[in-house]
Amino acid sequence: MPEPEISSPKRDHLMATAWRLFYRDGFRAVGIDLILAEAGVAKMTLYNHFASKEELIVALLEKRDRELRASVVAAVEAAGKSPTKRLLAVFDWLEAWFGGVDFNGCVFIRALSEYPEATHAIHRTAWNHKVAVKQMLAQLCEAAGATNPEGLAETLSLLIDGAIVAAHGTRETGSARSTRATAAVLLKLAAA
Amino acid sequence: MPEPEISSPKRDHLMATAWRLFYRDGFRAVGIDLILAEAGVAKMTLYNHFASKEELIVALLEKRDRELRASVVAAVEAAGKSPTKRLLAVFDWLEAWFGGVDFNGCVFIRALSEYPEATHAIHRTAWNHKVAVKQMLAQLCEAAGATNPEGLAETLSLLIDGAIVAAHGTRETGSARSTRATAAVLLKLAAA
DNA sequence: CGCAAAATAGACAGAGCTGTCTATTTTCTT
DNA sequence: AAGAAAATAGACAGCTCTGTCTATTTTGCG
Repeated sequence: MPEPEISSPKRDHLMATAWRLFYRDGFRAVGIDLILAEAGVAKMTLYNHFASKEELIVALLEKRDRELRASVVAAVEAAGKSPTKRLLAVFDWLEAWFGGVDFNGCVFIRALSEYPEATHAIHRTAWNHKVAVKQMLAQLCEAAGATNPEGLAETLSLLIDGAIVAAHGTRETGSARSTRATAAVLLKLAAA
Repeated sequence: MPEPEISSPKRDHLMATAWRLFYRDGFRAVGIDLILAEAGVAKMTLYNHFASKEELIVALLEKRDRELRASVVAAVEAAGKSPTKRLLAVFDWLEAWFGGVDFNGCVFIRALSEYPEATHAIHRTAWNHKVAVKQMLAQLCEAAGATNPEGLAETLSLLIDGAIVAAHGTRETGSARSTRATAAVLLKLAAA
């Protein structure tokens, strides 16, 4: 019996295809028939691994959350030991993300948007990611000597989400750079 | 012959009902049949006024853009003559908006999310609103003596969009207050 | 090699979607 | 009041949606 947590080749392929199509066109815009056709997989294969389309989406968001945060952590580690450089590495990571050919906004903001109800499982899963990112930022802010790391992390979180929306609207990376500059100013103020 | 720009009672009622349902549940989640049933209007009435569901959505976004900006302008005017107070009035307006019982995120961010393709008419219409708001902010920043009003307006725009996303995720108004405080700090720095 | 158990394919059901068509009613002008 | 023009109602077409069911194939193990 395939437990949801166990990975299988078919399941992984299905999730990769679903991710690509959902991220490109949106959750409600993409039907499972299209995903199955593109993945070359049968319908019952999907429903043996996931109870519903909604559970598939939740699983995809959780996977993307893990991978995105791991990617940011790797970029921070690669930035060296300076706490300031480590925090600002997040914004360099952002700029690289915005400039990628496949960038199409933040899947979590888009999930919040498509499932706007607060109690919806997809909505809650998407917001959980934002909370986790803010906690990660708070640790970096604390290491950088901010007097109020939680407060600074909150502000940086807002800036980042705004920058993502702007990058999605303009298809340019400029918002990452201006956000980086603002973050540097705020950090200097907060550490003083 | 009813030209699209001319308002008629039926058309207005249709748009009000469509707005309520789209904003509550999302554009793709709401079918026109539901809108027509709730509005008590026939299908051809809709298609005589709008060529398609897409055009209806565009018209709704343009209407919301006009009304939202007019509302912000009114709040700014009511704030008096002090340029700083006028700029910060925008953030008080935000806090009141977030606290409203019907608040369900920013319809323009949600439209960008549901129609993620850059060339889509709905996507472009939604982004046009964000550009217009930024221009409004730039005027307020200039009046407040900012040395780089465009740059400050860009940063405040990002903060505002981030605050809206956070308010949608948490259903709390706190992001408006923290954004207001950050804006005050940045304005003081920029005017020095 | 043979058998049992899991995975799979593809048809199917029932509902919902956008947009069209025609007959009827309402409205406006003379 | 009469006739012309516009607005409307409701059925309809064709497609797509999610999720189910059953028959078949594949896989794993003794």
